[in-house]
Amino acid sequence: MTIAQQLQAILQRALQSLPEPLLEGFTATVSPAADSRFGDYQANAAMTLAKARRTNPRALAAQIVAALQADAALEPISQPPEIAGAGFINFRLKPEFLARELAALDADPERLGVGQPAHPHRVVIDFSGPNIAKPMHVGHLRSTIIGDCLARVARFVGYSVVTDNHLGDWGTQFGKVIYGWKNFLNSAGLAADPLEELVRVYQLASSLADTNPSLETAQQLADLRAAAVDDMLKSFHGQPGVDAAALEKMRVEATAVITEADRKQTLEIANACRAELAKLQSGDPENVAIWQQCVDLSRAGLDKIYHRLGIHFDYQYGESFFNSKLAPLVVRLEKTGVAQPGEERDGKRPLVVQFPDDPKLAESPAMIRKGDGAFNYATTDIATYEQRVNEIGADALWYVVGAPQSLHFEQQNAIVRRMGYLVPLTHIPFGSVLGEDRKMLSTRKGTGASLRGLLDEAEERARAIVEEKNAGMPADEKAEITRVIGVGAVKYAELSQHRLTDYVFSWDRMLSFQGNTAPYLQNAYVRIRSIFRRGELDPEAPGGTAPLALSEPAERELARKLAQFAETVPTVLEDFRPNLLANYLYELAGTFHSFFEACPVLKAEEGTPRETRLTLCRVTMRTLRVGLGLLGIEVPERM
RNA sequence: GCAGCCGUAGCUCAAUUGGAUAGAGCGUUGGCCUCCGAAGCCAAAGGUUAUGGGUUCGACCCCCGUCGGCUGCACCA
Repeated sequence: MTIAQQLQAILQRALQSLPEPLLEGFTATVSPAADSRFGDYQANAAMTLAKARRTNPRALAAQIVAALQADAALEPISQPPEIAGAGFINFRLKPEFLARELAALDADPERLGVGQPAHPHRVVIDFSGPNIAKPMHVGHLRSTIIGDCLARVARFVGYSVVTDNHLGDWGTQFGKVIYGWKNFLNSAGLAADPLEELVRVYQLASSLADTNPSLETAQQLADLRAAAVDDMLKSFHGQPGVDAAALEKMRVEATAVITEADRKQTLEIANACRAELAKLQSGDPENVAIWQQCVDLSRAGLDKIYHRLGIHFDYQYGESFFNSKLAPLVVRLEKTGVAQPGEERDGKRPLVVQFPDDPKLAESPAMIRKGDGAFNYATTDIATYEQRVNEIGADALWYVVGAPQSLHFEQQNAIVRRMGYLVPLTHIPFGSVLGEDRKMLSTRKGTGASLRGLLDEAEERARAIVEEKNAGMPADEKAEITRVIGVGAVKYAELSQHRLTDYVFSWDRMLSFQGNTAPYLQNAYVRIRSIFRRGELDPEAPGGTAPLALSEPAERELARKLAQFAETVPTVLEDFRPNLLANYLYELAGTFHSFFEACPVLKAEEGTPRETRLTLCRVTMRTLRVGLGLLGIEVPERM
């Protein structure tokens, strides 16, 4: 039980012993004090209750404190509680109690006080979801890293977690992919780097076919195409191995004089892409074979990235997996009256689900079959929901998907409820990664730095620093450390901020190694490992037999911080906020660094003083390792 | 037009969901390596939390208005 929980239980008993009955459903909460001047923990119950009863909060607080002191369980934990301000009740922990808590954490190396619920729910977490044939760029990091972190935390606190990467391996873009494949494929490029080549032909076809039927003149097309090509090329600038002169040549060629004939050709290419798509959807063997090859290549490339990031999926059902389930699903929706014909256009009627009784969705029906009979992603997602609930046995579904799609998920929720399903579907939205122009990055146009380039650059910067600090290190260890630091920095940059915040992508932001960054946390860990190495002690061995005692303020602060780990971890899932854990670990590392400066460990007096400091180091080390592990970040032995 | 998200130090972000004097990093200024790793520590400066009202013991947080930014709204996923 955490310290906060222990105090809470005592407080709850005290409140129940008061003459007046408690409010319906009121549970007392005890939280860490905002400021150490006010002690270690605080309770605001007196003010909350006094407000409801219209009585004096300080007088009520005095009553509560009297009841608290009558409880023998409080005496070993805290000094007599104090009343302050408007009616705060402050607890100051006894040093002996904190020392006992520290010993308990030392004896619990795997979980460090974090409990597990008795009856775990099965939750399916949907995250990452890259589109095959589109490059994974820095914008995909958010879903991938946040989703992976939530999966780790959920598993740690006892959920039965199933991770599912809902790959975008079907849909309109394959018309362009197949057209590009048939017309522009460079076999040498395919052999050298299949994924790059696949992306190249897709983007080329996409920019050539990117036209608007209402386009009147060749000049309009020229402008449009120039903008598309510019965007595409911009994303390559500054990336390793890119020749600026070659880029300029490409730009000039692509935006050269555009004639009326070109305009006609663009329309033809767009039509040709649509034709390739239709052939794929009707099962044309050649196109299906190309599609399959693209999917295989792409998945192999993605697996490399996921391996590098240390991310694992239990399933990777792509959208194509659900193709055969869509037609029967839609028939069912139509028969049960969930879906109705929508507005007619060009003589064709789509099938939609209306939500007349929902004020938010009344104006926003969801389309589940297009006028031409094809299905769209709302349909696929319903089929996916059914599979997860009926076959995987999910009790909860978490979707880590960008905030712009919140309407889609509200519609999904409304649809499955109407179908009679009870399992909730939770959208966990996050903010957008913006380009320099403050607009969202777009994969279709190819804007935005590639994820692989980002990781390469991260490792490169880490390597430069490791070379400087640890030149003599063996090459294989150096390679491993630069990976751990580089990937860690990128992940931490994402996880340490509130997930709804939009931000402009910047190399320096993602790759800073100072201040509130992963390397700062890793450095605290490395320093502790170094202490044990210096002292020729086994950092994983159980502590000595000397009793522990916290005498220095820095020791006390660190012990207090360590005890908060178990209070922090569960809060991550309350509102899906990895940054709460990241912030905690940052504070822990800072508290440790202060302790490290103030309190020599190996040179401390033998017996209780040295044993206490070694224990603080050992528990900090494990808390950093386990905590960073929950963020999906590894720790190096040296750096 | 309807709906959603957002506006906090020069810059980038926090703030335990209504609690005490709004905190960090970067940058700026000044200290700290004969001492377990300086990717570090200690300290200073920096704020009318976009803005105007309201609710109450108490508001960055809740309610209403205004200004500004982003996003979504039927045949892309």
